[in-house]
Amino acid sequence: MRADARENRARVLAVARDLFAERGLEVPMAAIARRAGVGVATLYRRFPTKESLVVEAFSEQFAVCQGVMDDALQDPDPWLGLRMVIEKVCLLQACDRGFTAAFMASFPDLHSEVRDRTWLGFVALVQRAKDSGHLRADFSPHDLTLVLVANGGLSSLPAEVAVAASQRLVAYLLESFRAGTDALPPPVPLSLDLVLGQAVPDNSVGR
Amino acid sequence: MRADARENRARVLAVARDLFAERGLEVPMAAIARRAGVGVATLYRRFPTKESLVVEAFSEQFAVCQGVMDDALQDPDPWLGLRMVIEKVCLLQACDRGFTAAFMASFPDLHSEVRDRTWLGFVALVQRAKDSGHLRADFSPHDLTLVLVANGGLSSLPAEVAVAASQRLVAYLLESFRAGTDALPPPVPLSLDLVLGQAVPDNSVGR
DNA sequence: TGCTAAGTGGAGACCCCCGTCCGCTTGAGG
DNA sequence: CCTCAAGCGGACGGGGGTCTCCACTTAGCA
Repeated sequence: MRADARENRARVLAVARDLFAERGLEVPMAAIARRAGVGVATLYRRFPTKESLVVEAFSEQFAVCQGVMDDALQDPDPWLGLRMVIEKVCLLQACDRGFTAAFMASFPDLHSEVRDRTWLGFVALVQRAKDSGHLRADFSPHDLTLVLVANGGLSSLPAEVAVAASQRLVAYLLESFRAGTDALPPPVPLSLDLVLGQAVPDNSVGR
Repeated sequence: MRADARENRARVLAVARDLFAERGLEVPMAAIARRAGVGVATLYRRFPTKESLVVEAFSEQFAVCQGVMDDALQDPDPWLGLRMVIEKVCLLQACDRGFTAAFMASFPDLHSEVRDRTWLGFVALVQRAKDSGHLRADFSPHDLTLVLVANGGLSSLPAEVAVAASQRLVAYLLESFRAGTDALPPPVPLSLDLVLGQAVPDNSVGR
């Protein structure tokens, strides 16, 4: 790959990251190209589809997520680990308008091995936190998804308040998650697979 | 207005309500027309813009909202009233994919008198609930917006789980809202006006 | 310095959506 | 039954999105 091409590719990625964070995934490819000072074709030569650009642009953030989970698993205090996972991932979500959508969009593509390993790790963390007596007994690992989806809804807020709103929401929720509170309705079996398998029927208007 | 025209209008409205609830506001006008068995022009003769159709289709739900708030204000137990407001409005949101967006879109048009009256009523309800000792002292009326926006995020879930997820989320949150729990970071001044005034800059690609 | 393959950008094909226009159809009063 | 305004539907204009094609430019090696 030629030197100038490599530089262009890097600039495109940086611009894409910025714009996705600022405006969400619906930012047009042409806008990214213009801001990066290249033509649309250059984008499409390096990233065959918009989705591939999205995945590449967010791969760093996904790695951070992975790291957060690993750290949490190694924390001797499982309750603290759990709190950290929720707080940090929600903060990532709140700071980056495109993060949730990118996460959802690329989740099926993430190597299922990685994905399953992470999920099982979280399940174990939840169990340890319950055993330690700090996490309420009827907390379900699926509640992580619940928190993520709810917190993702905040990305419709203007950036100035999104972070503060997310922090307050998470604080409220974490307080409920602590042991010693009353019983809840049964947990929702809310796997990410379910979230992703949304039917989008009958979009073919021409029939 | 001719009899057949009135019938068509009613059918369009019914179909629109169904489709908006099922798929959200981004359902095309053509799809509504097709399902209602009419042409696109018929839609636009009765409803000059898509937005006007949305507002009309959801006016019933908005009235329900208003009623919920009124009921809550008249409940002798302010904490119960507060719970009811949150639970019922969140349920409406969870059952209807288009509700949140329609609410946001039509909010500026709602006569500001109605809007202010409702808001002030809620603020009063919050104060009474605090005075009764059931609601935590650092709860902010703006937290209602926080709950609504977070709960609105759940509408990205498939319909089968959205309601259950919403109920669990609300149950968690209400538990935190009860008096006697620890202090939280300061409340977010999260008015609906702020939510609505989202900048959508630089969308004019042609420059 | 000259050659060539890699790289480039913009025009445009294709699709989807909102909203309009216009020639045809039909309800219903006389 | 006849008339005609009210009603109708589909074609179409305009705009914005993704992605492709192709004639031109340039980096970098000999």
